[in-house]
Amino acid sequence: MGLKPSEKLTKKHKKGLWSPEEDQRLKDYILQHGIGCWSSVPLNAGLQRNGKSCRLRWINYLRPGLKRGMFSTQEEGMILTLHQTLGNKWSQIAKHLPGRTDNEIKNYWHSYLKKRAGDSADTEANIAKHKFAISNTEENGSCMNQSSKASRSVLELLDSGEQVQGHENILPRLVFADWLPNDYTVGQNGLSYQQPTSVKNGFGFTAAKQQGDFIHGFGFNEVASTSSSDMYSQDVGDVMQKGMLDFPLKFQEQSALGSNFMDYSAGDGSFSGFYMSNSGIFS
DNA sequence: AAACAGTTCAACCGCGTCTGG
DNA sequence: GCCAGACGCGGTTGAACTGTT
Repeated sequence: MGLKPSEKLTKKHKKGLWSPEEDQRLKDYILQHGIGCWSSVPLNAGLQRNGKSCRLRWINYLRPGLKRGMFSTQEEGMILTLHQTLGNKWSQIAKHLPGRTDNEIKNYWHSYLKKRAGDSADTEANIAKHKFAISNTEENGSCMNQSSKASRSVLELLDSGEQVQGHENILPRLVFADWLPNDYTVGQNGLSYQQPTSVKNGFGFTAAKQQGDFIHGFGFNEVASTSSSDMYSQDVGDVMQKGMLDFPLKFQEQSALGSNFMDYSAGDGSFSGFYMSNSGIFS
């Protein structure tokens, strides 16, 4: 009695939830080697997973820059609008919502938005209401700065290649959710890695307290004085106030340099010039 | 307190597309 | 042009969590 391909894989590869240790292995590997061939990642990283599973874990959970927590009203509006236009093209929708994954958006749609859209007979009116909610600068001061743009659809603006300021401002701000363990240190030569001397909770820290300590010690308001981070600190500050970040916060500051370069500052120092894409991080 | 129902979300699966040999 | 392997995407599943009775 033969096995289906998937059953063969099942025999060989571990399935189910990822343990913190597996996450750590994958993160360490990607940090040191970047993204190459996913099929070789589990082998090289010492994981008993298939490459597909590693890729998914990285993209949906471990990848730097991911936003976590609730979707904002602006994001909801974007999803509703984009879904109206694009349909179930979750990856396309996700491209317009930096820091959100297609999987996350898809889940959110099925959990919340589909019902809401279905419940309302006047879905169109709802969409219109949400349409470019992101442009409501009066409310949060972080979105569109030209009223002429407000009447245009998100897609029109995105397609036009214009920089949508509101869109820009909902960039994830690279809140590196439990991404850099304490074993990564920032020095004059940039990011360096030390083999962990002890296993903490698998992520290199204990969640709640250290997050609070870190945020406190980070001098958040001081960061706000830098030009590019004015809005950022406000945004994240708002988010923090609303309790939307319920994850260990290790890394707060970013500014986009060009398209993909992030300027990483860690309070007592900074480094820049590592390249990050949806699938990987490269120095 | 226990049982059940409903919800959420991480992960899996299968299929289509891309790419290199 | 064909084929195999890798990748990307959308649909689906099921474990964990939460709320209700």
